[in-house]
Amino acid sequence: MTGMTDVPARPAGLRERKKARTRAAIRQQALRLIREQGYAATTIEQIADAAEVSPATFFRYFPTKEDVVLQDDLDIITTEALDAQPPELSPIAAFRAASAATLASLSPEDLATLRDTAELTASVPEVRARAIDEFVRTINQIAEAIARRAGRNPDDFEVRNLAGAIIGVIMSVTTSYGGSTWTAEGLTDVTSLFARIDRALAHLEQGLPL
Amino acid sequence: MTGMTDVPARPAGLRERKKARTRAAIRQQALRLIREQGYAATTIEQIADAAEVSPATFFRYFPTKEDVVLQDDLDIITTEALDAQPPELSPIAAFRAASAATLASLSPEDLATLRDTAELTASVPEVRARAIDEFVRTINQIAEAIARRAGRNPDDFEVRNLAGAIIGVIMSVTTSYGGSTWTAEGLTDVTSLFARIDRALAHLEQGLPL
DNA sequence: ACTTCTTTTGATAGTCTCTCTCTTATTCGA
DNA sequence: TCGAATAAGAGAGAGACTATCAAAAGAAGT
Repeated sequence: MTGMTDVPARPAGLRERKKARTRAAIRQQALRLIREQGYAATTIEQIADAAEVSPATFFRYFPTKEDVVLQDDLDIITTEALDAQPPELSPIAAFRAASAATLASLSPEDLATLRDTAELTASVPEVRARAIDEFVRTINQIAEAIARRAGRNPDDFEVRNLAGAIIGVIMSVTTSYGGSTWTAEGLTDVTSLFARIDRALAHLEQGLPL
Repeated sequence: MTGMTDVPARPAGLRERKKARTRAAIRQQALRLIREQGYAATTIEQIADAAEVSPATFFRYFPTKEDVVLQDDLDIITTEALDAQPPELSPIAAFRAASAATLASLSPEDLATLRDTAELTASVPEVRARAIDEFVRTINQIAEAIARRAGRNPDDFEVRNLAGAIIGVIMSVTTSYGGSTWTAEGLTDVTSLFARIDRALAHLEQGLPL
């Protein structure tokens, strides 16, 4: 399982492999510099220098500075896992199972990267805004997957609404600093993030009782 | 009811009144230019010229270009309306009533402005991202209001989760282009947006059945 | 191997948002 | 009327992002 890393198993030509390597290098250097110096203090030029490409090339791989932090394929993995769940599960139950499967599929490096991006998502306003917009995009994918399971139309109001509620509770968990989710040590935190998401989904499944 | 306009009834000193007028002028000119030319094509310099202030002054009133589109006090009004609902209503029912009260309190000009901002929120990526981030901020306010009603702690997991789900379904409605919500004429559309939000909340209240 | 075509890259210049600093003008309170 | 805040303007500058064009590198056909 390649998880969130940017290197597919063995792409065809040399050109493709080089591109994948460049992309991974840019992302890796960017995250390192941001971890060391902070987000605002890290410029595109620094990232480009560290990755040994020109600034222009940076923008050929990532349309904005935020995207170098955010871009992963977690949504794709989760959608696939969702499709793989047995059809007798309710939509939310299936989604919970898919989340668990996604977490299990991540390598230690994936978890470390995910921790970085999650931290930045919670703390840097521009990154957070962009990340949440991605969440909204994800509503459509979730809606499509749920529609497939339920044999409904993906544009169906109820289907989209359910997807929106799921994303809403995930957002609420992901963007809260209140708890000490991001204070301490690495991997444990990502796991506990997934645990909190699961708890939120269970609560939603029960009709959100107070 | 002052609604979304930026001019409070009668502020104390001359200084305050002048500030309010400048703020309103900037906002008004900005929305006009954006309506005429589009968001990206409208520069801060143009807005500043039209409002007869320096570009630097623009940023004293609005921290970013997106904020000139977004900043309103709808969330405050809604929160107040929520507090005013009778305590026997369930949280979601109270929120629906509060939304209806908010809509009723808006002047025609408020509705026109709201239509513009809603359109831009759905169509311009930067604006949308920023707007959704504001939604997340709103989760906290909603959570506090719900906590007050239910006599719970605002940091309570279930309370926040409920607030997240509410915002999630609203987001799902607000950011969808699929329907023809924004295609045709003015005020009707904003009203129908509120109608769709109400329908989404009703669905959420029923436990999101498919 | 050699040429040709396509893709990728780097260099350069430019635009626009946003920040900082300094100075000037205006309003407020005594 | 006079000092104290406070707001506005001017100007310089950093940094994200775009557009253009020429050079380099991989792919493909002969």
